[in-house]
Amino acid sequence: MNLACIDGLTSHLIQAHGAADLETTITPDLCPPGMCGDVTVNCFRIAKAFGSNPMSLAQEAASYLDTHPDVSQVEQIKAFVNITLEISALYRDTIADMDGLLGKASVPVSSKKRILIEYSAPNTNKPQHLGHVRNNTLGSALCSILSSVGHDVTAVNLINDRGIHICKSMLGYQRFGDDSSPESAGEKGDHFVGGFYVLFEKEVRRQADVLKASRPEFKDLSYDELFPETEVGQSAQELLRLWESNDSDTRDLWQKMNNWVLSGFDETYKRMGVAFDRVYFESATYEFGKEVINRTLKIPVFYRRDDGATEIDLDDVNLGKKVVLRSDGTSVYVTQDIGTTIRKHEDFAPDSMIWIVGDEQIHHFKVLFAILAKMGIPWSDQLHHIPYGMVNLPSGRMKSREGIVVDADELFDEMTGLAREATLERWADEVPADLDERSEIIGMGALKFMLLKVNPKTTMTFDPNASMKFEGDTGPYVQYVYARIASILRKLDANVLQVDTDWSLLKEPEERLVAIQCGFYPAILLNAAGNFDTSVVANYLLDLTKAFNRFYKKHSVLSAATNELTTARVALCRCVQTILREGLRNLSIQTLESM
RNA sequence: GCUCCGGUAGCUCAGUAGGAUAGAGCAACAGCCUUCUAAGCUGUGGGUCACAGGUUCGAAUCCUGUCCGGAGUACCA
Repeated sequence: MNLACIDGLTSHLIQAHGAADLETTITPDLCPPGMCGDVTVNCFRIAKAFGSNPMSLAQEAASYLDTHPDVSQVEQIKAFVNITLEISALYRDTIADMDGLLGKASVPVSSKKRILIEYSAPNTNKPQHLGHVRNNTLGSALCSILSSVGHDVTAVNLINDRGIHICKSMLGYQRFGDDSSPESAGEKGDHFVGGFYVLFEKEVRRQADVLKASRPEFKDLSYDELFPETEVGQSAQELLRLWESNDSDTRDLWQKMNNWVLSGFDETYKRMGVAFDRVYFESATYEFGKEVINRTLKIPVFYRRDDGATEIDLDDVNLGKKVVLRSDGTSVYVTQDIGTTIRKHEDFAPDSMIWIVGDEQIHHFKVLFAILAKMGIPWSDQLHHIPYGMVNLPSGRMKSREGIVVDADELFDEMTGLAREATLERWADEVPADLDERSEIIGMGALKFMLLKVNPKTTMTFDPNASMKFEGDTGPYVQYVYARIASILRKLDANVLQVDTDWSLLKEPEERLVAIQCGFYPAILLNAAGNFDTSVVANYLLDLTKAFNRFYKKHSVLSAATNELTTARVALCRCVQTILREGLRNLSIQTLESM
């Protein structure tokens, strides 16, 4: 928030105390409820920068502000200085210039970066579940936020379309598919294929149980450990060998099934409003890493072990030793990522690269970045893993292989179905023509908001029965305020509007608070972008909407005492609407004119 | 074993450059629709901020230890 009186205070204090830390900017906070003031300056926080003690600095600040023309009242409590602004200054420095306000939600030109952001990265052996939804939602929201503050953002997806897990669903289809297709089964492609993955896993367990019963040495082994011993397990590995040797039947089946899955993903992405600038396929990129290592082998960071494996020593950064090529010369996971990282950099030459991947891979990315650094990649310090926590169910974590998952598409249907019911209930007499679209925007908005308002790094619990609410701290609550304002604007008789907005008529505390809240928007957005944290935006929007609802309840816009007052309140409403639209858009949530 | 992350109201979560009486929603209870959409507003109750020490004028926040939970620690991805 850029208040002239705070700017004045800053330069006054710098002048009085000589060279203060130039990084120091005094950022006012919202004055807590119960305290007298619009904003507050915490002198505990800034005292050190001015080489002064908090109390005397607060006194100094208070006496400066007391004489400032923008300040009508100052209250000093301990080292807090609570400021009540002159009404002209309050609106002048917040919402009177909306273009200026929104313009502050931007990083300096010198800090603008070309950012490559990779997210989603699904496997093509099963449909997406709630965990992927969190990833997709975070990814698209962070893309919006980062580009909104001025960065040049490129979104990429890396489809994991090869490997043993893909062969599992392929083998499942070969065994149980009976030449069916998504069309013949009347099923979405990714669900169709995922069904065979589950059937395969069931078969593994069945065969493993037989082994356990007949062979005492297998009795205490887990299903994972027994996998290579089962007939289907061995067949899946054989299928992988066939795939790698380019066996045409295997490749045909693989291509056919992947296409089914990808067309299913297209629908899911479309419904979420997720789009990528570029899609990479692991089947096409997984050999890059091997080439890079072989090329780099002369650099002493990689060395051949006695058993033939190629390794790198990361002991000095506490990451131990890491094999990058197996003794048979094939590459491991991190090797593939080395290759795709370099390839992505060649393709886009970004200043910075970001991966949105679950927190279980924190270690993997530390290793990846450390290897790239050791290889002497000059941009290796511009790589960031944005980890996010898992989404658990009240019963514990989701288990794809056992089918204990919250399916993305089903969840979308449930959310939008509930939104539809709620809409019909409200509009019983006149069913809106755009019912489907409304239900979609409200239901998806509720889901996305629920995921985004939680700090990304928090492991969260999703209770299907309790989470699907449209009241309280939810997306629809925010959307509702937008729609309420839209409704006011529809009913507004344009003839009552005055030519000029006289902001100083907005004297009510509820009006002042709304304006102050609006003023915080740029700082919030920059904070979210700087910390890759969507939750600050979501929680801010809730604060703003709560402030607006209190105003709305207490004061009428259309029936205000004078046309001048209506004009000013309409202007206030429009500002709120703009920020809500911008804020929600940055969370990839749409708004509605009526709901 | 080692490493990382977490433990805040009955539930789900905010709150870390140390700062004013620890916040919100849900759930519970009590009010508010002849007035711009009640997906709303107002109020009540509900807390040893896991535990124990330490640093500090001041700690949910920083340090140490303990307990509990999760993840990682592959020539898996």
